[in-house]
Amino acid sequence: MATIYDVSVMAGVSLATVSRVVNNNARVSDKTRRKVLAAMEALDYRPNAIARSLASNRSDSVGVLVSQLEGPFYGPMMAEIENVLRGAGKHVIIAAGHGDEEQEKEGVQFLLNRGCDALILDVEAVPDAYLVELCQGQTPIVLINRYVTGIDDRCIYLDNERGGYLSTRHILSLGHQKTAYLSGPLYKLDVQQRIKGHQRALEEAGLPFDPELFFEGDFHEGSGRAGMEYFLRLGRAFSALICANDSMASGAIAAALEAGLRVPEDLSVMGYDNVPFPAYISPKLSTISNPIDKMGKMAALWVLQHVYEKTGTSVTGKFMPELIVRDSAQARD
Amino acid sequence: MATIYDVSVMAGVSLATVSRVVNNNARVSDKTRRKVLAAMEALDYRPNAIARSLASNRSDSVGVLVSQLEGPFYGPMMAEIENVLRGAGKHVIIAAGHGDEEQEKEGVQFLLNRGCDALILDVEAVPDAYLVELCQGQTPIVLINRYVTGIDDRCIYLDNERGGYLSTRHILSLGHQKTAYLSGPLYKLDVQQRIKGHQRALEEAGLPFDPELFFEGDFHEGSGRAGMEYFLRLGRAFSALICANDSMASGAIAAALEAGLRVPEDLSVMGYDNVPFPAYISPKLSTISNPIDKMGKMAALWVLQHVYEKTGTSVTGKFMPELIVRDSAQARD
DNA sequence: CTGTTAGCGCTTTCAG
DNA sequence: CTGAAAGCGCTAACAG
Repeated sequence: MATIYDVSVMAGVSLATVSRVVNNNARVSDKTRRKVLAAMEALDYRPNAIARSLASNRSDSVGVLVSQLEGPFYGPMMAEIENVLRGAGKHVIIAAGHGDEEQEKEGVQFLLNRGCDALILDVEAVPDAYLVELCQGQTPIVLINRYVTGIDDRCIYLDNERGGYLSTRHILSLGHQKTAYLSGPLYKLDVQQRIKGHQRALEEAGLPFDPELFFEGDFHEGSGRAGMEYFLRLGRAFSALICANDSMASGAIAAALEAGLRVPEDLSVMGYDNVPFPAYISPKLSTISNPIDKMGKMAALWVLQHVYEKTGTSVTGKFMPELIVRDSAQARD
Repeated sequence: MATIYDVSVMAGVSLATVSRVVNNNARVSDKTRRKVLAAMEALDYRPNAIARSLASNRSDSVGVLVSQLEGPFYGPMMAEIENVLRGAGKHVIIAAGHGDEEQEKEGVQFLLNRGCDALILDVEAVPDAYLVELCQGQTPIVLINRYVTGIDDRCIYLDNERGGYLSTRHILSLGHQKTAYLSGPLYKLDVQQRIKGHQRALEEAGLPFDPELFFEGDFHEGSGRAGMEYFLRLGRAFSALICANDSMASGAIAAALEAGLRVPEDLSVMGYDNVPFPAYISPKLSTISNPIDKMGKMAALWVLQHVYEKTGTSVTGKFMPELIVRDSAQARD
C-alpha cells in the first residue's frame, strides 16, 4: 500500500503538499496539484483512515448503537442514517446493545474509542443520568427513541402517549367496550407512555382499565402468541386486542386464528409501529405509524449540522404518530 | 482522556510496561502489574483504538458489507455475525452497498482503509474478477451468498438450484400443472440458479416451462403485487405461483386476495427465504429455508479461525435449503 | 504557495 | 522482567 510519503517522493514535493491536495483545504498551485494527482493515480494511493484519524482527531464516521440488528424495526432507521451520512461523505459504524445495560455501555465505549465524530444512540437499558453525563463529554451525542430531561435538544422521539391514545380511541370509536391490552416490557419508557395513552382514551370514554386483561410481552412474536393464549385461557370476554407493537400483534393474530377466532369478525386487533410486512398479509394490520426511519434521518441531519457544520433543514425532535386504518379492526356488531 | 503516558507516570513505570499489561502478552511481575492496574483504574484509562491500530496494524474489527440494511433479510445475518465476533472481543463495522457496483467498491475501500482485519462481503453488483483480485490482497475476505470459482474456500453460499427445485417439486407433487413463476432480478446469480432448479423440476415431471407465465420482479413486495397483477391481466390459467422470495410472495398474495382469489383454495403460493414475518399471518407461507443467519455465523467463524486463530468447529461453505410446508400451497382439487 | 518539524497514542524491537 | 527509542501514516502549526 502506497503511503503519502511514496506519493511525495514520486511527485517531488513534500508530505505537507500531498496532504494539502488530498484534503483540498489549502491553496496549492495548479501545476503542483497536477503532479501530485498524477503520482497518486500512478501509485493507486489511498489515504490511511486510521492514521488520518489519529493525527487529526476526527474520523469522518459516526457511531450508531441500536438495541438489535435483527427484526423489522431498526433496519429502516439504519438505512436512512447511512443514506444521509453517506451522501455527505461520512460513514457509519454500527454496534448492537441488545437491551442490556452492560452491553450498551460497552458499545458506547467501543464507538468512542474508535474515534467516532458523533454518536447516534438508541439505548434502553442505561439510566438517564448516564446519558446526561455522556452528553457532557467531548463527542456529540444524539438520542433516538428516548426523551431525557436536561438534554432535550439531543432527543429525537415519538409522542408515544399520543400513539397509545390514538390506537385505543380508534378501537373505542368502533364500538368496542371490552378491550385487552398486550404490552411491551414495562421497564421501557415508551411502553409506559403507550399505556398511559391507552388509559387516557379509556378514561375519556368513561371506561375502566381492567388490569386482568393486561399482559406484559417482550415485543416479539412469541410473546404475542403467549399473550393471546393467556387471554383465551382467562375466559374473559373481550372484543378487541390492543397491542404495543406489530410483531406481538402478528403473533396474537396467529394464535387467535389457530384457536378458531376470526379476525376481525370475532376479534379486532390493533398493532403499533407500522412495520412493513403485516400490511401485506391478510388481515392487513391496523396500526399506529412510527416513523422510525424519519427519526433516523433527523438524527443524521442533526449530526451533519452540529458536527460537520453543514446547513440544511431545521431539526425537530418530537415526532407525531398517526393512525393507520386497515383491516384487522372493525366495528363491533 | 487519560493516555498510556499518564498511566505510566502515575504507576512509575515505562510506556512499554503499561502496554504489556494492557495487552497481557508478555511477562510482567505481579507487583508491577498491580501498580499499573491501579493507575489505570484511578485514571479511568481506555486505550485509544485508533492509535493502537496504527501502531499494530490490526484493529480487532471486521468489516461487513451488505447490500441493504433494511428489509427482513440481512438483519438476522448481521446479528449473528455481531454475536459471534463480539463473543471473541472483536467488533463489526457495517457498510451498505445497495446493489450498486460503485457503492459496493466504495464500501470495500472504506472498510479496507479503516484497517479492518477481515471483510465479510455480501455483494452482488461487482464482477467475479474484482473479488478474485480482492482475495489476493492483504486483508482476508469471506464471501457470503455468492459462489466464485477460484476462491471457493472463501465462499459461503446456499445451493439455490436445489432450493428452486424443491419449491417447484413441492408444487408439482400437489398436482398443479400450470404454474407461474415470479422471479427476482435476472442479473443475480442466485436468481438464475433458482430458475434453473425450477426448470429442472418441471422437466423431471415432463412439464414445459412457459416463458409467458414468468415475471421479473425486484425482490420487494411492490413487484410481487405488480407480478400478480400482470399474471391476472394476462388471463392465462394457472393454479400455483412460485416466487423467488417471501417479500414478493407476500405482495402477490395481497394482490391476489384483493382480486378476489382465495389462497390457497384458488391459488397456491410458494415463497423462498423463510423470512420471519410471513409465518405469523394468514395464510402462513409455505417456503424454502434460507439459513442466512447460519451463513453469517459461519462467515464469522471463518474469520475467527483464519484471522484471529481461534480454533473451533470446522467451516463449511455450502448450505442446503429445505422445504417448509405451511398453508399457502395445497393440493389441487 | 511550499517545506520542515512536531506530534497523535500506542506497539514493538532491542538492550540491559 | 523492564526501559529506551523508533516508528505506524498522516495533520497542522510555523517558517520561509
